[in-house]
Amino acid sequence: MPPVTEELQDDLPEQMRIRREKRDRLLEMGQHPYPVRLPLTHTIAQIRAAHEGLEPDVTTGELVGIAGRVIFLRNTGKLCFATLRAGDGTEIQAMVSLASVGEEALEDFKRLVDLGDHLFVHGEVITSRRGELSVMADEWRMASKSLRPLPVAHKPLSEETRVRQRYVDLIVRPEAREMARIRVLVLASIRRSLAKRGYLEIETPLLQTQQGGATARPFITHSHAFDLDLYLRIAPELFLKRALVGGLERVFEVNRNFRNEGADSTHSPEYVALEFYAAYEDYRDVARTTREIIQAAAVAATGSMVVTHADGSVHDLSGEWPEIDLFEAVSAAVGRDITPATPLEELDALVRAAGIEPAPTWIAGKYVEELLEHYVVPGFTGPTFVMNYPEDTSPLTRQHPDRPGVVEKWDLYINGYEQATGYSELADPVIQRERLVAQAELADRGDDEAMPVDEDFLRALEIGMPPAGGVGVGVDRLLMSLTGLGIRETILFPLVKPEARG
RNA sequence: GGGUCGCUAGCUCAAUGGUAGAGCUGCGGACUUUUAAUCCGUAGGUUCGGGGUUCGAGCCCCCGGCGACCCA
Repeated sequence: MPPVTEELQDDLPEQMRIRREKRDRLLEMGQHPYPVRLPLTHTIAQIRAAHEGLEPDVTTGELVGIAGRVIFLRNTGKLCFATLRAGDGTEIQAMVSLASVGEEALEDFKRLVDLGDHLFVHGEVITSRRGELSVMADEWRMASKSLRPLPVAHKPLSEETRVRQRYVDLIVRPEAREMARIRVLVLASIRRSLAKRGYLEIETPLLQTQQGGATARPFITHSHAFDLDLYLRIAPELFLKRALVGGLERVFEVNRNFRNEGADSTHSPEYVALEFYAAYEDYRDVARTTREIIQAAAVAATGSMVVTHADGSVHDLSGEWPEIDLFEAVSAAVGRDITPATPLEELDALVRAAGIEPAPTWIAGKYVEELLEHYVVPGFTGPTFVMNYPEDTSPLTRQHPDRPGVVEKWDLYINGYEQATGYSELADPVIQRERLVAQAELADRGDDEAMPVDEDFLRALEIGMPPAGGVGVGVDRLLMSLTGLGIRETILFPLVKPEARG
């Protein structure tokens, strides 16, 4: 709780105190600083659209009532200019002159209106002598008085302030507003792409009675009504597969996953994941679909499959994407043949030689994946599918038909990080049970990411799941791939630790 | 989890261990066509918190908080 003294006017910084006094003054004048309703007749966008290309210094005779946030303010004695911006980013200039509103209203305007206020203006649509489309006010009213000064518009906000006070970031930085819109375009594009292919969007539980569908540490919460610990889901996979069993043969879900792990520029504890599953398809079929979804999203968000990042670099997502074989690539990188049968001691030595300290819970497949990340991934120049993963780290995946210890799984890398993963789904309930039991043994040995045996999921598989391919795509990471920004820029309100109070 | 760097006015940043400053913002004044308006004047500080060293700490040391980057 903030100390009570912060609410006392004497302790407020000067600029905040002055704005509060202006709020009080408005009330004294009988003008509400936060009116419920205003006589709006048009949006700023409507006025701009109707009067595009007007000559300088003309009047239209059209009377309008508009509102927007004051983002620039220029007072020149008997004529004041305020640039108003609406929520859609459109802007228009309001002019308040001695001749049009009279001395009292002009003086009040100069005395009471600040940068950041929401302002209502009624008047005639005109253009200024310099050609700026404007509303010449015959009346102005406060629409909402801003009590805190906005940051200076011409200096970039510190990264921490941008994240902590996104509402301010959105006001002063066009790129922040743009990201909010790009996210919507990408999500709409994903849904269009899948709907077009006959996929049904379904919603599965975020609160689960046991974790599953991925290997990660979960957040745990508690239901008082059921007196039961619940897990915020780490993945929707096991429920989407239940839907496949039930005969919903093409399903997808776009929703939040929660992972109780660290946060950095590519990881967020809560993130949006797309998962989709198609009966009678395999991992290669869904890889193609994944590429097409991402390419369509790139076009929807940026207009092109060749995207330009914030740092100016250009990334081509068009065409087919190369596939490399995981074990072949790692073998080539370390200069000796690596297979699922390579002894753990040998892998351990290779990993240590790469300067990586293995964790005690690591199994053979984990070592191979670490070698991939260390030696192979940094060499990728564009989107790349890494094919055919170790079986022991992929407990939900169908085995490769003629390569023991290998499963039909791929990871898609874009810009050096994992963007999506897909596989031919394991449908055999007997093998699935063996894999989950092995996972449970890992959990018993102290691996808090390993998944437990989900008996209801196994019962569903025993009913019979059609052959299927499935994919998970990190949506926040997709936005990163399209814009080159960090994950905290793609998420509107990322988790931040509370600010210290001195 | 480890290391490095940072935290100073509303915002962005300065300041050999020796009187805490600038720009923008704000406030007062001038200006009826401005576009980050301009001009004149002026105010604004718990230097993230706590402890220590010192005649003297924004600066040095210790503990803690928050953040960024790198590593695991």
